[in-house]
Amino acid sequence: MKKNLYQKKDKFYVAVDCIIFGFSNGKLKLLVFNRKIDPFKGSLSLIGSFVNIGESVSDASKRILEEFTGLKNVYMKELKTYSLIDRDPGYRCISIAQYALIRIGDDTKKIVEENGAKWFDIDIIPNLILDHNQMTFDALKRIEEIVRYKPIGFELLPEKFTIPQLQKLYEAIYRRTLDPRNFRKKILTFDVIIKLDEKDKLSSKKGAYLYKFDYSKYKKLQESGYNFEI
Amino acid sequence: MKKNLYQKKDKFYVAVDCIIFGFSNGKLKLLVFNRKIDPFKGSLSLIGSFVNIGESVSDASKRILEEFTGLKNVYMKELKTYSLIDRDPGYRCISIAQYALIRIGDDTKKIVEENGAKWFDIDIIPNLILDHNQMTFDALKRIEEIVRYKPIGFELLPEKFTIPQLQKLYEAIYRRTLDPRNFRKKILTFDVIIKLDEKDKLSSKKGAYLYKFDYSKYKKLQESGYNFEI
DNA sequence: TCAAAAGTGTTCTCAATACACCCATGA
DNA sequence: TCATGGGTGTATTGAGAACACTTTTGA
Repeated sequence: MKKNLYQKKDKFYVAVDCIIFGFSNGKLKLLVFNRKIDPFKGSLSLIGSFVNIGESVSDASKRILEEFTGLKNVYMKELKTYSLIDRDPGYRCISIAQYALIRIGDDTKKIVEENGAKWFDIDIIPNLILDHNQMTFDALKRIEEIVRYKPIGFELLPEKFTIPQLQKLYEAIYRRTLDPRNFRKKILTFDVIIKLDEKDKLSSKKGAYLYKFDYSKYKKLQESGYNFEI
Repeated sequence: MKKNLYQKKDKFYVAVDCIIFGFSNGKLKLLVFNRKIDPFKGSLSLIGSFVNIGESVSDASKRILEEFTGLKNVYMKELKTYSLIDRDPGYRCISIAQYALIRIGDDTKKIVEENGAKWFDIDIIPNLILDHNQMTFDALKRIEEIVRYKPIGFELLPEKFTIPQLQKLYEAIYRRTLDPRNFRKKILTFDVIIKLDEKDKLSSKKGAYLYKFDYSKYKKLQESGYNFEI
């Protein structure tokens, strides 16, 4: 590192906290763990820790998520910075919150549990340390906003899913019920899901057709955006 | 400050950089100034400096904007964090970029000039230091996105403005021309601007009616969002 | 009188909404 | 055979898009 030209300036601990959402049994879930260091050892917390000097914030969040949960290759987005001077009694510290939507597969479930993390239903989130409840609230609001103009679901649903499942995901985010005929029509007009020749019979006797996302179209839609008021 | 529980962790200089946009003569403008400290003394830069230990990031950005430009009460929003390890040769330093849209009034113009800052047309932005061109690009993209679902203009236009002026603002952001009949119709359906009994004759012989924003409706629309694809 | 910008209306298409019944099947 | 969830169609309404001419007035 070169000569320090900023010697008289203040320095900060910089943390990241990860707000990880999943979807299972028709419910949005938040990933939470038991904090293992003081202050607040033993309390419930988002997955978070400090950024090292030799890494970017986004590298740090990947490293930390993996350290705490075993989850790899999760693509997180920056939510915002939390920097109130009294936010952390441990020491003056800012946190750059990151959020992600992930698929809760069998592998994920196992990894997460082995590492002592837990999924909580988003409408019964327990008290978390510091400003972590605020972060969760802000992340949920962000997702609600984004869903209005970008498709969602690919990251949260299993590879093969049914239209009623996808509808339940939207209902969980919108927090209201949707008309199944209109929902189906709308989703299909985007031409972003592909009908498969299999049925899922877990939730009904008749069975529902499985679909998968057309990933390249999905990605394009995410970039270009659209309007999804339903 | 209490006992430091995080002693073994790394600390960072934390900066803010402000991406300030204005609108005049039918063009979007960016506020830029001549950096007065090393490294890069004398080069063009966004308005930015270091966060002090006793203030939040948003307080810091207000303070810094005022110190460098004299502008008070500018409401900035967080864009994102820039934290690549080599981004600043001065020292390891992360920057939390903030952006704002402001009205370039006579007062603003004077204050800004007295403080040595300058407005640049956004399609002829000069080379700025560090990652400041990237920040500007990202901020512009953010604004383009936001305009699609929230109203814009109140912060950028003079208190009284004409519909053709507002249209030019949208055209500057969308980077394309819009149909004047459709634009007028759409804006009026939002019921967010109020027609005044005066005309502005600066840009035509016939003169164009002046309007002002209905601020409370404007704010509500900004919160609730809508769809503005035109 | 004419150039330059402001202002206005209609048609067409398509998406959003509301709404009710039949289908397939395992228990 | 019946309860359960899956799947389908239509009519109405409103918004988006395309498009051309008249008005005003200062130079």
